[in-house]
Amino acid sequence: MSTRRATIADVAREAGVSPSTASVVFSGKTPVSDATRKRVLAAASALGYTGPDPRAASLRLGRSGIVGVVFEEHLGTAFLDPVKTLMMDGLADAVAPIGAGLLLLRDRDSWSKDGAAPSLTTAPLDAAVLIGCSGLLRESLDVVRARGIPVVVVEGDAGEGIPRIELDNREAQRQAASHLRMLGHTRVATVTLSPRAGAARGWLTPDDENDITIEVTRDRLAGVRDVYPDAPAFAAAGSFIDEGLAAGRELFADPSARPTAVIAQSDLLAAGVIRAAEEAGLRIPEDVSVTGFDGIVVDGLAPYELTTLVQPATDKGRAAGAAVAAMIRGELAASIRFTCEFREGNTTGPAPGG
Amino acid sequence: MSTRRATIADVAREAGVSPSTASVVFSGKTPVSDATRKRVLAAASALGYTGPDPRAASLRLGRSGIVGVVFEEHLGTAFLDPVKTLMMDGLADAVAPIGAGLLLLRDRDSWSKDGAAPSLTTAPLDAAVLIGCSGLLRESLDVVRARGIPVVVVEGDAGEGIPRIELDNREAQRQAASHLRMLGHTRVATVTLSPRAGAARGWLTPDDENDITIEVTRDRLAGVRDVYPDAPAFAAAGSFIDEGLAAGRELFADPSARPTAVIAQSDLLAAGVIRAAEEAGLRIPEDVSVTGFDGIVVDGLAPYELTTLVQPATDKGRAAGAAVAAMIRGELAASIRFTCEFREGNTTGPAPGG
DNA sequence: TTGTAGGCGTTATCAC
DNA sequence: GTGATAACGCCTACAA
Repeated sequence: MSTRRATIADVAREAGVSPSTASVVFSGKTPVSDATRKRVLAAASALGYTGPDPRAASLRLGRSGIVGVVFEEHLGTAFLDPVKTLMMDGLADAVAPIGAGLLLLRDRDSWSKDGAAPSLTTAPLDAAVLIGCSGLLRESLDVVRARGIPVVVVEGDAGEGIPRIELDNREAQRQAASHLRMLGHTRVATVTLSPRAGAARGWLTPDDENDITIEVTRDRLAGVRDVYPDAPAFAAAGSFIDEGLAAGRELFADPSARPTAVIAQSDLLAAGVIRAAEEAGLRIPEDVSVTGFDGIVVDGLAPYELTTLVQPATDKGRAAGAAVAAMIRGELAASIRFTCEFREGNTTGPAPGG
Repeated sequence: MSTRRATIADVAREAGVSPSTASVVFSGKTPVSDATRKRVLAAASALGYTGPDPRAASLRLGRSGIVGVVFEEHLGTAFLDPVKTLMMDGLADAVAPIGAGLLLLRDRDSWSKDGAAPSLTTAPLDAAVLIGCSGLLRESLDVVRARGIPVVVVEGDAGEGIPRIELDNREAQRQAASHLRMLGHTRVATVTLSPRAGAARGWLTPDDENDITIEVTRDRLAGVRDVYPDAPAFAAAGSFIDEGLAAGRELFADPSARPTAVIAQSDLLAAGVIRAAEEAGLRIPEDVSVTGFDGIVVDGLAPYELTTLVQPATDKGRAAGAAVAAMIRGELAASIRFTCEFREGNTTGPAPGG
């Protein structure tokens, strides 16, 4: 049957009231007599009316209840990262009270020429959260701002007047380095996250270091440099255990130049480095100390407990959500800088022979 | 400045054309003279008009370009599972061509009484994809159907006339079991996924087995039972390496009753079982064979390559997306049953002493 | 190729 | 407590 779905007008007619009254029964904005309400509800269920059409409501109200979350990678890749995953949780929590849901948007191919792409340009968004730090971010930002949509940036360079949610990456990483120095380590190496989008795995030359476009990587490395200006740095191609493993193999390849401590820029990388150390017959922490970053639970790493910097990933998401919620209400939101907490585990110890 | 945003009417006026002409310039549905187009575009950029308001367009067109994806857990938990993550990727791919994006929806607390929840009831959805297998699914299903929204169910019991995307879980798992039998194993144990929402870890009694509400768990167990009717079964509380580790410890606790092969219902569980075996000083596959399920890349499991059933996770997502797309176009979509592929790795071998 | 007119389904406002 | 009215911003027959 191609009989069109019932509208609130149909319900009103059936119930013998005006459309506005019927509307009010559903929105609850204005008191309605019990008798009327009952009649309207009865009519609604008789006609199979399940509530106002969200599309029409959103046009009328000027709000869709949808917050866009923009990733710069394939969704699958994004969610491989436990930190992002936790952030999403916080974000979902924080926007729930304002009745909003999260719309997943990909950065790349937002400009596919056939215009079919579901994108920042065409989605009915109340606000947007941009995650990451690439150059594409800039572009996305322009689109959103042109549309006049409130936007918050997490871990990226936002520019004038856009609330950011960030971390004290440099200071935090410096703590880990200081910890190692206090333990007497002098031969220290660091394993960094990707220095720039699409970069391959490999040693970082000083020149490379001046050319790091990903903020997180740059800041954490700076924290290491504050304490160990000359520590060799090896860049991984992503935050995975297997990347850490590959990096660790490089680090431990030459027994004579072997570091006694490794500062990894993420817990997953650290887990890989630990595996590489085991492979090389090194004991943790007797022969090699390893620190991570993030404070996530690395599935399968037991019995080790990483010495790491615990970042408030969920809170970051929640803050982003709260900022977005505030902006939707017309208030202005401030940038927030979160602090990591140093947590000592059993993967760091005194420098051997120290 | 509270000056209202420019509309297409403003642009038309500014360009000295009619609204419909301006509209056509943006939609491209009808040829427009170059001169006119240029004038309209100029007017648009002069007024800061960035294109049709998606809210209004969606009311008019009856489509919002949004597909809801309903999870029954916290988003963070959902994305911890690589299989779900891959599915999301496939889903995103498949709905992109119809210009749709994915709206994340949580099943729980969709009924919070303050009506603020962003939910199946209030989101402007063109279609919905339900994932999982809980009782809540039933409820969600009713909501969606009442709204007359096309819906597809992945790995769950849908009921009359709703397209499902499923796997040949039982047959596939039976293959793994047969493989082990062919290798001469007789003392076999299995580690299952959660038998029911919220269940704790522990041995499954025959009674328990009759009371498994989660379909995947039940079907895969049935596959084992087809070959090993009496193999002891231990239920994990989720698909994590650490759960597999805990299960493995139970399995290997008593040296006299130790199995020579373990059939795990997921790769992550299998990885944990392998760790437990290593802990117990057992060699893989010389002392113990282990099989997994899913065929994902387990980060950090190298050098082992699991003997496992490879499920087409991305394709599942793509199929769900395609089904949804078809239904949106008004066609009807059929249920699809995917087949897993048995892949032999280096974690299974002949029964010791066999 | 361009313009005119009507309506998509709702809800805020303001009278009654 | 209830009802009439007027947008919200856009799209698409259809007519010119």
